[in-house]
Amino acid sequence: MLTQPMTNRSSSRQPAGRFTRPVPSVNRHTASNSIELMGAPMPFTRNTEIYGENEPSEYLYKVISGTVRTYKVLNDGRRQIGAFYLPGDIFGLEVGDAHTFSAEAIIDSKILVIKRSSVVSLAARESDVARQLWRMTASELQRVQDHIMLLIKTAQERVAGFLLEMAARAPAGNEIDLPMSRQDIADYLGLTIETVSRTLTQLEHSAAIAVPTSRRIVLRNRGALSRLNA
Amino acid sequence: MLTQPMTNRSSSRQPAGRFTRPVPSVNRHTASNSIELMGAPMPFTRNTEIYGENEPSEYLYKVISGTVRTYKVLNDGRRQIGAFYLPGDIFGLEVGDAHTFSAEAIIDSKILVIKRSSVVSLAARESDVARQLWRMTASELQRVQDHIMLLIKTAQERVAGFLLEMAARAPAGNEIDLPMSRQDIADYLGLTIETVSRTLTQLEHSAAIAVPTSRRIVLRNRGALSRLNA
DNA sequence: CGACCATTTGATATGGATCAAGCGATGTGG
DNA sequence: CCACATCGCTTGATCCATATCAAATGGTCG
Repeated sequence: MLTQPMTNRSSSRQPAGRFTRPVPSVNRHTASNSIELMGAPMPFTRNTEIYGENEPSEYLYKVISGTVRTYKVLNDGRRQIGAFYLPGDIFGLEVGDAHTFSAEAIIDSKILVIKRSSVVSLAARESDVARQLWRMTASELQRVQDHIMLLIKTAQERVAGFLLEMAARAPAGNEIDLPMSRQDIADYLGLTIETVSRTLTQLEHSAAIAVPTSRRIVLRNRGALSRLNA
Repeated sequence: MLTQPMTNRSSSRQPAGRFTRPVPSVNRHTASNSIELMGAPMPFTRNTEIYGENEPSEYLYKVISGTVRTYKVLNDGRRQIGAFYLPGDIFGLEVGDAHTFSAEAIIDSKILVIKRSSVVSLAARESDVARQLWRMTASELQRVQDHIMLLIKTAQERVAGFLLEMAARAPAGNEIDLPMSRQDIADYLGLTIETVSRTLTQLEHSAAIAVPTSRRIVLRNRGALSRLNA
């Protein structure tokens, strides 16, 4: 009755099992109302889990370097990537006490790990911290809503939208360095790797982009991409 | 190059133009920290706009009776419904100062209209109000993330998921009274009305549901629906 | 009753998935 | 330093779920 899509054929993506989670040493002596100063930096190697779905959300995280993906896997193995987090981005912030997604480092990354309870209790005293927490959740909401608008579009529109999104977040001008695989992009966009690959070559043929190497994209014609972006 | 889907063929859905927005008379004498007590109830008739995308977000709203849809329309007319709000639900709460979606009453509705600034300024003084604002935004985030997981599924799974979602929110047991049209459901699920209709008849034939009238669905076999829900 | 609108049902088309093979880069052991 | 496995990606052929186009049905309201 129901076909089993099994999006993830090469599911050798999560090699590392659970790891021992270290307790970050909070800098208590640094009297500060800035959330970022309350954490300890931690290294995560490529493809290791940072936290799992349904685990207690004791920490929130800020990317110092590297890239992180959050995702959910359905019963039958289909994986949906919720977001990519680049340096400067904060993730893993929940109001409830369990994570709703899993998180993994895509490449070797340095992550600031911040104790949730200390931020929350600080927010109870300092209204600007509370407001910042709210604002962070709201910008996450905004991002997810934009993601929904991507998911109802055609393959070309999704890929174009993805490229523009990455370009907007990346530091440089028209060069994008993709830390994630085609499979990651596909699972983010709700497509298959084949469709992502084909769409990229289409865009290349229409001179909208260039693809010097598979992990590097050059935007040649943003206007054309934006037009595709509906 | 790009096909123009134009999902909304019967786009006579937004008959009413902008309406004069009344200023709610806040009950200032009712000293209360509860957000719900700070507003004034207002009637909205079927298919009238409550607010538009990009309008300043001066108010937030709580459904007393009726149902509301929020949506976005792409350049080419494709409409995505972000959410349906039933009695008791709060919507229109933004941290930024503009609404990111439009909102319309689906049927004649009574809506509590609450001045945003008064809630926000109260939140600056009362940390539990701040926490409630945060929590509301977070539960909205949760809802949108669940919506994304729906949008990557097959038509059967989406419709089954929608029915279970509505059943969980509705008061009664296995009877669902749908206030929204097939077009609304289709635009919520990223499908066409034809596919929604066909899927409902499939589910009826497989004895998972009954459809006594087009706006009324009876869940006959939740297990079957849940299994479809992946 | 008749017009209108929402919904259902049928026939056909198509975008993207699936199945399958090839290709280049990277690494590994002999 | 070279066969050769492996992995990520691309390209090709075919299939299928859902969209599209079209018509029939049914409910609602004047």
